[in-house]
Amino acid sequence: MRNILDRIGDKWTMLVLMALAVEPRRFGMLMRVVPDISKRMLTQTLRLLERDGLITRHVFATTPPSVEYRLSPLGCSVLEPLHALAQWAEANFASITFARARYDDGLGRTDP
Amino acid sequence: MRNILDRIGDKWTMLVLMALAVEPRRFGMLMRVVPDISKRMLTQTLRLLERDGLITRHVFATTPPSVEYRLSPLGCSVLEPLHALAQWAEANFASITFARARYDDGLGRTDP
DNA sequence: CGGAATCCCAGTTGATACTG
DNA sequence: CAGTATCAACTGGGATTCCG
Repeated sequence: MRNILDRIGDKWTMLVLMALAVEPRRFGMLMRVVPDISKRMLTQTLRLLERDGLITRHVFATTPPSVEYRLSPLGCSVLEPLHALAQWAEANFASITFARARYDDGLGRTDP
Repeated sequence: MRNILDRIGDKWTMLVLMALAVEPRRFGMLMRVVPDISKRMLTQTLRLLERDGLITRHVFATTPPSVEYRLSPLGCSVLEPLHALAQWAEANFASITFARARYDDGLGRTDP
């Protein structure tokens, strides 16, 4: 079970899942949409997600070849808890930023 | 915002938060409860959580000294989305394990 | 275009020892 | 007990290169 959360909690996994939540996307498009991900990491992330059955891979024998990735039903089902977390992060962004700033000013230990 | 999710998605953060969700705990107790965490990593994780205002640190001037950590209101509020994710992981553990096994047997690409 | 293989550095982590 | 300090080891991931 730790394995599963580790995969979801991975640096890129959430971002890729979010990107695929919008619509199915091709490899190159994912590269453009997910900020700062390298080709290597994108490939790896996609493989692991495919392995876990969260996404499916569809090859089109065009020239040049194109590969489309889309969320499986299982992949869709994880979006709910994921969005809940993202919403929490957004809602508490200010509080956390403030807490960090205060802590970094050395005032963390003095009770407010 | 990526910063926040990165912190939550960290390997140990979730486990520590879950452990503190049960009840406030002292350092040594956390070491025992969180599997395989090293003293070093526990210290670091606690510092970062304290910095973000998710937990509070209470020192008791006993001999030997004891330090108790507990969730702040902000820390409590993150438990809901976190549990949602944990529940998802538990509910789909079997499916994912099965998907992995099939993929590792080289049957991942042949449509079912 | 999509992806595999190789190289290689930088940052993370674990072990160990020391302190208040 | 609850850390801090130091160093070695490991690993992730970027850059690069090549292939179908």
